[in-house]
Amino acid sequence: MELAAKYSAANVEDKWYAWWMEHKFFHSEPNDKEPYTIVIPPPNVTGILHMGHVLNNTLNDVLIRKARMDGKNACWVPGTDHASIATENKVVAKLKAQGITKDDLTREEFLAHAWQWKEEHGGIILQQLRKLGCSCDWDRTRFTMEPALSDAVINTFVYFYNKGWIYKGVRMVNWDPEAHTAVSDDEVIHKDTKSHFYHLRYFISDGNGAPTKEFLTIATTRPETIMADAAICVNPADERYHWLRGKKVLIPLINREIPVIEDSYVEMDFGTGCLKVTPAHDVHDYEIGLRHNLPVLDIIDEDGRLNEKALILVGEERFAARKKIVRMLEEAGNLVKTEEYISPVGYSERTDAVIEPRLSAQWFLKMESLAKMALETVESGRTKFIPEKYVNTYRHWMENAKDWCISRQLWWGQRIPAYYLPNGKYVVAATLEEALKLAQAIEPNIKAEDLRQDEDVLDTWFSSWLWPISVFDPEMPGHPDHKPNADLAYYYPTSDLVTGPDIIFFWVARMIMAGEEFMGREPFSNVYFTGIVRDKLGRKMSKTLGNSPDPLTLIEKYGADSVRIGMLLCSSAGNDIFYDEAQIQQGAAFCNKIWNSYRLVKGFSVSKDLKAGEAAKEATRWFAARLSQAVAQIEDLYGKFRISDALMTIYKLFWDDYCSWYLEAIKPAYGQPLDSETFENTLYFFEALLKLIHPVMPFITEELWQDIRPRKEGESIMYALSPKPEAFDEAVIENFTLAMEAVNGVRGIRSQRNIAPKEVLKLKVKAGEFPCIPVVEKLANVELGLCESFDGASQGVGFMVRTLEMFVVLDSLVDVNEEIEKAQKELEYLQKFLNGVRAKLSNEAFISRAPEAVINIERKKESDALSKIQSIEDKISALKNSK
RNA sequence: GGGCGGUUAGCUCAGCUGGUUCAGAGCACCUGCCUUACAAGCAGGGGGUCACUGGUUCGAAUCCAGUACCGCCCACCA
Repeated sequence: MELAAKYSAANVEDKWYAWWMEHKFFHSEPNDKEPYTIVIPPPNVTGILHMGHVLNNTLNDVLIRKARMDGKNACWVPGTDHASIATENKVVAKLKAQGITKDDLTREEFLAHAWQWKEEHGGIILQQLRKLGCSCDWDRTRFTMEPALSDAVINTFVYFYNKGWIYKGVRMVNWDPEAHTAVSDDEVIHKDTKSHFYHLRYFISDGNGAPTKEFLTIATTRPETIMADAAICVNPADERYHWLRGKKVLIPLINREIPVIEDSYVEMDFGTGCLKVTPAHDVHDYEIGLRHNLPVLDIIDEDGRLNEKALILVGEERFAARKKIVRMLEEAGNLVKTEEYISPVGYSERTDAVIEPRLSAQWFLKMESLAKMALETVESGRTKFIPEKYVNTYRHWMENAKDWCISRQLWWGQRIPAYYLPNGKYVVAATLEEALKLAQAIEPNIKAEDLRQDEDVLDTWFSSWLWPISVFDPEMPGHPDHKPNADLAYYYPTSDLVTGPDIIFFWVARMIMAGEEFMGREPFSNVYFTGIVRDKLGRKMSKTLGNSPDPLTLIEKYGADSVRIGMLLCSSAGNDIFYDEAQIQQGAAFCNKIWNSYRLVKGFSVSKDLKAGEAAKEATRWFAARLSQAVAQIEDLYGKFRISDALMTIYKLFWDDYCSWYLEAIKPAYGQPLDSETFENTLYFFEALLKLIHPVMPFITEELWQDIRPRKEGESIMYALSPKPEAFDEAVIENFTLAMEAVNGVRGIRSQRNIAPKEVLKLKVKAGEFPCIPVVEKLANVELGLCESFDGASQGVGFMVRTLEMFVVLDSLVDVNEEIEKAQKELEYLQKFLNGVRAKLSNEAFISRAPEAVINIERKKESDALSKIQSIEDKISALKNSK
């Protein structure tokens, strides 16, 4: 292969991805190896790839590729989530654009549209993941609403119903009037919203429904709900209002009589201290209503419009009604004043509609036992959270978990398997046939067509919580006695889960619950929480801000490898990621570095007759040790999920150690060949490095690994075993490091004095021996001489490497006075340092209380400083004598 | 309002159960180099009172308390 001077990802990436697919390298089947399993956090079927996906899936892919190269049977199961609300919204929007409203369609017709939409768009994000290089087992691709997984969901529902944990109840729910569904508390976002605080006058009734002159004033933000008022409530301790005891007041405009009640929920110093109680339209009011047995009057319909029970403004939308009723109240003399007011208002996460607290019949799953179990899983460490801080958040939530409202008033999703008899009773069964049997036990003559299935579907999370189980064996959930199939038995529990902390409760906690309930154990060993990807100003990526780059454009521009490493370099666990395109440029620069180092290696002409030179031998010995050392560090970092640190270690190992030191040290003089032994070692090291980098940069590493030497048909770096930590000699590294410091010293002098690298210099080292002399001579371009003492110090520029004194011979260029001055400055510094150390050593308390080792370190510092001081003093006097 | 976490170089972060010559890394910056692998490069260099205040200790970036600011989660006074 002829290598271009610049690396071009475009020519490489698609080729290798296709090749990997062709050879089914991503596919896993149970075997006798240790499994390593990841299930993808299934992206919404409607989704397109954004930077958050890039980060998450790159991490997943790094872990899975690493495991594969560690010899494990790695399986990454991909798939998508049907995302009931989000998808239904998109389909509704699309139909709307065609002039069709949901009401025009039957359930079946609508679902046909939705499935069609899913077929058209559902695969997009999975295709995009291929561009990123994700090594998912595509043969195992799952969809949360495919028939088998839907069955699992239904079975699970029946299971919990029969267990008595699912119940139907009328509750105040968060109603999304736009999506026409209840949403869970977690899907409500509270935002401070500007509104008004209306002070309204309610007249006291004379007992016959006519107003007296007396009145009280309440303050409300929602005047359009006064027609649903059931009482006025004051705090029993509020003496201002004791005169109201036993009285009734009249609701303005409609003159309905309601009682005044007392409840300590009311804050005396907030508003007027009088609260209008509207049980149907406020959660707290509902609870007060329950306590005081108040009637519930629901005046807002599912569209957010006032209904006939409101008596006035019937059919008006709630916000329009608010404006109108304010005017009416003003005209009627009931409006005392209007204040500007900012208060938190709940918005639907999916549609951004203002949430309407609404009473409705919903299905609930009891959380108490499940939450307890799932908390124990994490507390016991069977599932670890990285970073650990999320355990606190998790605990707090689990200890306060409310029952889970699992019904949604939508069509796109798994329909609740409850079947109503004409008499209003219902039965729960997985199929109509079974439901019929149950129904006939109640009413023997009933027929299938008499049964009416519940209209609602289940919350999306009620299917995705089964994901780590159902992707392998959809028969399992709902049937804990079922014998797990071979896949589930082998792959469960999965190994690691990578996801965002925003779905810790929606998804992670619930997967743990389902795992414990159906499998009797945790669904994964580790959960690695990524941060949120933000722009470099710290703002969340969003469509409206336009600060969210399109990952595919970036991949096209820089290559997937660059995008992957660019994202990872700056992402420590749990911290938000401040995305900057410069990071990806850094990734691209690294690709280019790898590429060019390969060009150098590949370009060596090799001679079998040559023996390895001394410098090459030393460099080889050193790099072998250094590699082992780094591999051990990298393994350790991976084990702690410190991915970006592991990466940086590899990055520096390659760039600094391999390229800047090793290759420069073995590089033959221009036009000269390299001995074959060194060449082979160089290739060996290069391959080891490629293997270390492969999990992060799969494409370029495959490209070069394939080129470096002939490979067998179907052999891929993907399955090459990654370098394992081996024992190494610390002294080898230590010695070479000393040599490096000497080289750096000389280079520093060259740089300060503008001496060309080409000019050969003489380096004197005051020592009996010095390691790696050939390396120093080659890389610093010096002739190195050892000597016991310096006589002609005036002819050189000195520097220290640890306690060794060195100097570069520079007869013509030395300014003696300048050298003396420099030496004196250094002497001063050392004196101060020495004084500090001695102060410590002469401190009785220190000597008596500090551990021996620490004291010894201080003694060593003292003696080192003394010897350095001695050297410098000698040097200064030599310099002075030479004047 | 309750809880959790943070504050270390211009930026992003590492510094684990106090003690190596401990104040670090990458990027950015400055200087000099197109030295035949790479200017997406090479070599050299500058830069931080570790948020603040007090305490514990022989010794504090590290432990404790308080203050300020930032972030996240939960709740939501109508």
